[in-house]
Amino acid sequence: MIPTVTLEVVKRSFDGRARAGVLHTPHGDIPTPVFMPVGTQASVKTVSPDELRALGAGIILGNTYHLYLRPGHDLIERAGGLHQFMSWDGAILTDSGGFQVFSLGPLRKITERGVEFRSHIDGSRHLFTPERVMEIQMAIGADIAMCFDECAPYPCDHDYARESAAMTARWAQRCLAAHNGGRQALFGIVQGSVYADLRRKSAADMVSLGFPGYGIGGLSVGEPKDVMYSMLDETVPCLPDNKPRYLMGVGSPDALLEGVARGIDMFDCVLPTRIARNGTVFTRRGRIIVRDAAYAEDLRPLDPGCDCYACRNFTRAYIRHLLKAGEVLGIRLTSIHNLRYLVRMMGEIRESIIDGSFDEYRKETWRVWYNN
RNA sequence: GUGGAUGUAGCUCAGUUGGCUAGAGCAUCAGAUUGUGGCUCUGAGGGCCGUGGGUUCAAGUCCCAUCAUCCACC
Repeated sequence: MIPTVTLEVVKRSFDGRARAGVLHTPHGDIPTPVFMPVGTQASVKTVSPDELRALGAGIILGNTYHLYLRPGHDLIERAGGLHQFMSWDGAILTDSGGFQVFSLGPLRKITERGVEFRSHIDGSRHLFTPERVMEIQMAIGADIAMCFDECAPYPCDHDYARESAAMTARWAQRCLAAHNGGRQALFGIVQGSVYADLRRKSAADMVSLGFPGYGIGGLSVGEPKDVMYSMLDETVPCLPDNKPRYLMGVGSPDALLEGVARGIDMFDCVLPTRIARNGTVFTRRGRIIVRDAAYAEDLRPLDPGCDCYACRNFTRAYIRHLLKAGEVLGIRLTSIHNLRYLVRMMGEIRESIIDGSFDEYRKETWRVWYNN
């Protein structure tokens, strides 16, 4: 079968690790590296589809766990699939629920068969097996589905991490067997916690199954950043050069830059929208908490030089006022800005790879974002 | 004018038969947030308890006076 989601590599950095490309999907071609805004419940919180388009997003995330519980994947299927249901004609990737299993903590029980858990909404009991999760994701109908995996906690001992990654590999086989292909691509997920040998083993296991793309999971769960970077150094070389690589759950500007430098093509993260709702925004000079009193009379845009809707039309003082007053427009503007910031940054990274200036771009940008 | 009620943090109020360094919510200030359990979490500052006397080992608490505000009655 011809894969419906493919990566075309356009240009590489001098060391050959970072790449600029195009991700071809049934819902459009997406320049990579790419940041994917998270729209857990069929909505990128506070931001409408036309606003997402305007700020340059080409692909967003949805979440199996949430959409299964509410409103139910069967309804989404009857509505014509998630694209139609939420009126988004760009590409969509659905996360499998593996991470929610991790974050649900004491509400779940993990066995070889799958994961038993209780709904955070009404406490009802449910069972997610790899087969069931494939059924749900096919009904939702995103362009890219993810394998059901176990995201090991951090810290986590070597024995647990080994067993967990091995089970994730067995689950990946079951996912593959249960997934009928069609227009939807299925990505595998590399696990292995913070152990180099397990990362390499997990990558090899996944690659042997021949997925059209690979997620790297289990990182950015509390480990130091240099540990995450060294895990990428171990993992990426084990993955096929012509397939997309997706670092799951990473979205701070410094980590995006370091991820791309190590060969990552795709990222997703709630960080930009979550910190936006709490009054923090990205700027070319680092993060600022625009909710702070220091900006009460600051009549400049959030980030001078930014071309987003918020920066073209409003001042820090006004947006701070909206945030303090609890006006919904405030968190909408900060959300739009932060998403635009990351989308634009990825565009700049891509351009720098293409014109050969990635190393300089990385150095300059790193100075701003190091430990920020 | 008479009778009553109330005065504690910026605001709204707790504060036991007097007994640790007078508390809470909101507000203010600062920080956190990384495959989202949607308005979260953590921390900080801020009070001569209306004022002045008295009783007592000890008073936000009891007594007296006084001021302010509110209510009722003349």
